[in-house]
Amino acid sequence: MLSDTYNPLEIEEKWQKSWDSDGVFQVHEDREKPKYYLLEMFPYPSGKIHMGHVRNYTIGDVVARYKRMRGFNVLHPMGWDAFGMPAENAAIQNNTHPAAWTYENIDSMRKQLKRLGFSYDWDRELATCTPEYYRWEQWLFIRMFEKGMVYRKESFVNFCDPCQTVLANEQVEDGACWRCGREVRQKKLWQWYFRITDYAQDLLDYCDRLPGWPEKVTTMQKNWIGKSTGARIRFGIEGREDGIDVFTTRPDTVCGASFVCLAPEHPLVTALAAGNTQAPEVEAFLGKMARQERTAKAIETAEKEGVFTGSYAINPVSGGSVPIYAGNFVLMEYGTGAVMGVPAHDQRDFDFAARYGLPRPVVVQPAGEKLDEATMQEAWTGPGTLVNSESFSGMDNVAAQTAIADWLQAKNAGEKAERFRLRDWGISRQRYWGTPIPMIHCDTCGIVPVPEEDLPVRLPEDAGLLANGGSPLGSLASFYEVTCPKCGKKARRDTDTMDTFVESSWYFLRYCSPKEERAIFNREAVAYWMPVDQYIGGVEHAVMHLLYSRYFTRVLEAEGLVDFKEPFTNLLTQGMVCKETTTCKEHGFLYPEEVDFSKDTPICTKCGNPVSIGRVEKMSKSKRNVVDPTLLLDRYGADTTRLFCLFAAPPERDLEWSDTGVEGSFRFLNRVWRLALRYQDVARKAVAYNGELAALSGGDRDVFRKTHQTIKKVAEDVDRFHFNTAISAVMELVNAVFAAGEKGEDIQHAGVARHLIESICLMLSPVVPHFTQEIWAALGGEGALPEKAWPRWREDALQEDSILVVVQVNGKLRDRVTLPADADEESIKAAALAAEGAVRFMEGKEVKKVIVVKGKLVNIVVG
RNA sequence: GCCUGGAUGGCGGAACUGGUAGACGCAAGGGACUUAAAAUCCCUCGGUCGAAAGGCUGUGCGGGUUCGAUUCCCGCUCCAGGCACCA
Repeated sequence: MLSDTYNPLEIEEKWQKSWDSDGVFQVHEDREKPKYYLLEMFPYPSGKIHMGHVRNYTIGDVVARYKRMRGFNVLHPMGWDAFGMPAENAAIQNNTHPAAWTYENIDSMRKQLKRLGFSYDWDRELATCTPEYYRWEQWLFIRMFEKGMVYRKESFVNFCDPCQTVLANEQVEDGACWRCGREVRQKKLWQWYFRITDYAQDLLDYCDRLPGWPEKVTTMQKNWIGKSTGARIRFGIEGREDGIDVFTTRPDTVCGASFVCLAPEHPLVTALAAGNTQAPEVEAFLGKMARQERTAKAIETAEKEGVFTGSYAINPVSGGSVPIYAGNFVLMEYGTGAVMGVPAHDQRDFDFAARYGLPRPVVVQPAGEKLDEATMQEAWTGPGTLVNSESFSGMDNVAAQTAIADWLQAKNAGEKAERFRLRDWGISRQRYWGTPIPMIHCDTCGIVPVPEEDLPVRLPEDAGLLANGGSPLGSLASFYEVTCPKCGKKARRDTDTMDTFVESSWYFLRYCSPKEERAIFNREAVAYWMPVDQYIGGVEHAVMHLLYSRYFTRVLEAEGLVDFKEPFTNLLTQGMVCKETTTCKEHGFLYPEEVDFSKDTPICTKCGNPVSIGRVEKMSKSKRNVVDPTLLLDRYGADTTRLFCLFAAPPERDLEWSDTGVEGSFRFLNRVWRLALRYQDVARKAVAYNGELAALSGGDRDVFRKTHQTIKKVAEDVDRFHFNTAISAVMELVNAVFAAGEKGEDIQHAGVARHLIESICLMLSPVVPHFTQEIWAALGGEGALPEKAWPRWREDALQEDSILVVVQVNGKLRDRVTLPADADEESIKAAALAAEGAVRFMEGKEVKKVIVVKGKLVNIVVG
C-alpha cells in the first residue's frame, strides 16, 4: 500500500539499503549478456559535489539503468581523480595534510553520491592518490621510458622568486603571483616529456573514425593537432657556416621574404647578436620576454614586437640578404622555432614589417589586380602568379609550392615538410600532491629507473608543506637520498611529480579490475569490458583529457597490453552548469550563501560591503559560484533533484542555474503519486492489459493508446539522450489521464489501469528509481525494479483514428481540417481546397500549385 | 588573438530528415474548493490592431535559396568553453 503522501527521504533510504544489501549493482564478466561499459568522468574530490557533478552523473545513471533494462551487462564504476593542486592550497590555508584533506573529502562526497541513488558498483571504487593506483602509473612510466616514449628537455615554467615556487598558469594573475603579487618570471628547468607527437598523425587519422563522437569534439582535436604541410627552408647566415631552418606553409613566397624571425628562446639569438652593436638591445628584449606570460592567449594577444639581431640571412632561392630578428610571435615549440617573414603575403608579417619599416616585396600577383608594394593596405594571401621569383616567375603559385620545395631539396637547402601544432606533453610538476616520478639521478650512471620491485615510490606522508606553496620533496632528504640501483653509489631521487592528467589517462582501464595486485590491469577483464561504450563528461575536456587518453591507449596497444586504439566508442559532452559570480572587494569570490540578496543591492554577509555580480561562468570551486545540491536533497530528496537536472535542459547544452523550477519537478512526482493512489486498489488485483486497442473503447482506448505512444516516444528520446522531452512525454500522459477523468472518461478497465501505472514506473525508473520502486512494490510488483525489462509498445495501439491537416495559402496558415486516418492524397487535397479559411484567401486568384505533405499539410500557391 | 559551440515568450526549453513556432515545465494573472491559508483543480498567458471574428508581425542582426526557413547558404553581433601547470 502506498502512503497517502509522497515522503521521499524515507523511501530513498529504504530502497538504497535494499539494493545495496542485494548487491543489485555489482557486476561481473558475463559471457551470456552483451556488455555495456558506461563511464562518467570521475570527479576531483573538492569536498562537496556541485550541480555539475549531479548533472553529469544523473545523465550517466539514467543511461546505465536504461541499458540494463534493455538487457545489457552494465559496468558503471566511480572513483576519484584525487591528486591535484587544490589539496595543497587547502593544506596551506587550513594547516592540514593534503592526504587527510583528500580522504575526508572523498568520504563526504561518496556519501553525497550514495544519497543520490546512483547505480554504481562501489566495489570498484578507486582513488588515484593511493599507492595501489599510482604504482602502476610509475610502472607504466618506466616502460615508456625504456621504449624511448619519455624524455627530458629544458623548458620554461612560471616562477615566483619571493615565494621560491613554480606557479600554475591559473596562479598567475596579470603577470603577477597570486600569493604575493610580485612579478612572475620564466625559469628554465629540466622536465619530463611524453612523445605524444609520435602519434600525431594516427590521432589525427582516427578523428574521422570515431562516429560515436560529437563532430565538434573531433574538429577541435584535429585543429589542436593542427597538421600543416609546407617546406623546411634553410637560410644561410652571413659570416657563419651554419644556417637557420625555417618552416613555412608558403614556400612559393620565399623570394618575398624581407626578414627572418627567430623565437626568443632560439639558441642562435644570443650567438648572432654577440659582439655586434645590437647585443645590448637583444639582451634587453630577451629580458623583457623572460617576464612575459607564456600562455598562448598572452602571446597571441600581445602586440607583435621584435629586435634586430645585427646579423643577416641569405635567401637560398633569390640569394638576397635579409635581416634576422627575434620576435615574440614565434614559438620555439612549433616548427623549427624560426620563420621567414613575407609581409606582402602574410598578415602577421605585414604588421611586423610595418612596425619595423621593412620592405614588403610582392611575389604573387593575383589575376585581375595589380598589387603594389607602396600602396598595399593588407597582405594578399590568395592565389596568383609568381613574379620577381627568379626562374619561378610566371608560374602558378600553387604549382610553385611543390616546384620550389623540389628545387630546394635538389640544392640541399630544404625539403617538403609537415608540421604539427601539437607539442609533446610536459608532465613534470614541481609539486607535492602527485605521483612521484620513479627516476633516480646518478652522477655515474645518469638517469636510472627505479627497479620494479621497489615500486611504488611512495609519497612521504611526513612531508610538511611549505607556506609559499613549493614542493617539500626537493628538500626532504629522507625522500631524495637514495643509492643508485645500478652502481650502489649515492644518488638523488627525482623530486618532481606527474601532471594529474596522467592518472585520468588510464583510470578507465583500472576499473575493469580495480583490485588486481599483480598487474596494471587484468587482461581478460579489459578484453571483456573495454572499450568504454559510452563516455560522458563536460565539454571543457574536449581536447586535453580526451586526447591524452587516446594517446595512452595507443601506447598500451603498442606495448601489446590492449588490442584496441580508441578507448571511448561513444562520447557525450554535456554542457556546463553555469552561474553568475559574486565578488566582494574585501573577501573576493563569494559562495551564494555568503551573499544577502534580500536588499536592492546584494550585500556580503561577512563585512556588509556591496557585492558585485559578475559574468555567468562555469561553476567552479575557485570562482565559488557553486550551488550545494545537499540543500535540494534535504528538501526534496534525490529523485526530484535528478528529475530536475534532466528536465531543465538537454544534456549537451549549458545550463544557467536557477532555483525556481525544482518545485515543479517535485509537484509532478506528487501528481504521479496521486495517480497511483487513485488506481492502486483496482490495479493491484489486475493483470496488465496486453490485448488489441480495437477491443477497448472510450477512456480505456484513449489511455491505452496514449500509454503506448508514450512508451515509444520515451524510448526514442532516451536513445538520443533527450531526457527532457522524454520526461515531458510522461507528463503529457499523466495530464491526459487526469483530463480524461475530468471529462468523465475515466479508466474503467483494471488491466488498462495496471498497464498505465506499470508503464509509468518502468519508464521513469531510470530517472526516479526510488519513487518508482515504491509504487511498483505497492502494486504487488516483486523484486528490484532496476532489474526489470524495458516496456515494449504495440504497433496496433499507436494508431490514431483521425489526422489533422494544416491548410496554408502561399505558405501562411489559414485553416485546419480533420480527416480520417486513411484519407488518400486526393481527398486531402480536395478537403484543403474546400476549407473555409483557405477559400477566403484564394478568391479571385489562380491556383498555381498545390503541395501536399501526406498526413500533415497542404500548401496552396495562388497568384 | 586562435579553435569550437550557442542565441527561440517574463524564465528553462520544444519543434527528430525544410512543413501548424512556443510541446512540457517555471513565473504571473483570474477563478473553484476552504472560516482562512497551504495543497489541489480549472482558465488565460509572444507582440500588436480589433468589441469579436479575425488580421498583421515574430525564433540575436543583415542578406539569400525555397511553394514553405528556428532548421540550409553568405556576412555580422553578443555570450560561453578550450588554448598545453585548474581539473
